[in-house]
Amino acid sequence: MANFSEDDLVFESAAELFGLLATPVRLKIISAVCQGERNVSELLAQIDTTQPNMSQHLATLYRAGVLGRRREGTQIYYKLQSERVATLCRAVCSQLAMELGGDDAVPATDRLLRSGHR
Amino acid sequence: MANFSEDDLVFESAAELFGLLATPVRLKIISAVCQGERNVSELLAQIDTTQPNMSQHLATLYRAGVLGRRREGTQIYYKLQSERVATLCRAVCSQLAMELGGDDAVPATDRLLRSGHR
DNA sequence: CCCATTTATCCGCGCGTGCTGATACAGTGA
DNA sequence: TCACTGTATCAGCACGCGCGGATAAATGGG
Repeated sequence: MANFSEDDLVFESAAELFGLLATPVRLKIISAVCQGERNVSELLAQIDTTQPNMSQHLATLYRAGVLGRRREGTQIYYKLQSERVATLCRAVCSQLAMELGGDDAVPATDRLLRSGHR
Repeated sequence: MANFSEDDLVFESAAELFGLLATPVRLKIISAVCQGERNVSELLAQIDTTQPNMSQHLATLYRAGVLGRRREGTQIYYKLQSERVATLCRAVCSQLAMELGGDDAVPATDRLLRSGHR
């Protein structure tokens, strides 16, 4: 009863988190940084986007606490700060990789989180 | 080699999926339907939004394959179709519930996916 | 038929946000 | 101090999307 905003807060936070991951570029950034620290140039070489756009996404992820930064000379290295986000991404993306690699006839989002076989 | 769009597809699909879950109302719908079939009126009684808005979100989740529908007289019952999405939501939301219930001093998104310990 | 109920669709609005080009800032070296 | 590289910020734009009000479709009852 009257846990009114109780659950609401949870759903709102979760929505915020999911929103953070709702962009291909940010997912690519996370994926890249998963394998170790990267500076902006390295990320730019690996991910196809403009430098300002990259910087903005990095700032977003940084503000959200997903990434940490470290300065070294003129370059700035980003690293993964939130292991949970990484775990989440890995889980979902690896699932998807399997799905997209194998099947072809599965409708829309049904093939987005297949857990077992078929 | 040249798995160029190979990974891109994965990230794009994942982003799409996360986008589906990036809205509090949709999360509430999923959460409600997790506990069994619900018709629109029941959902409206439980979730604070307008009827058109509800209907739109239901349509979105249906098109994405997350929900299934069944007609019974004038009412339409929605049920969970993608167990993976449910699992994902449960995992994240239960995490968040614990976090938001307990701590208070954890920065922004760091408290969004706490996994273990304390 | 007509009406009531339940759900879906249409329309228009406002806002957030991802994107880009231009520009500013920081650090390094000559 | 100046030039150069690496990164961040700003301004503006375009687009999507969540929303609400009005309205339409579908079903069932009298």
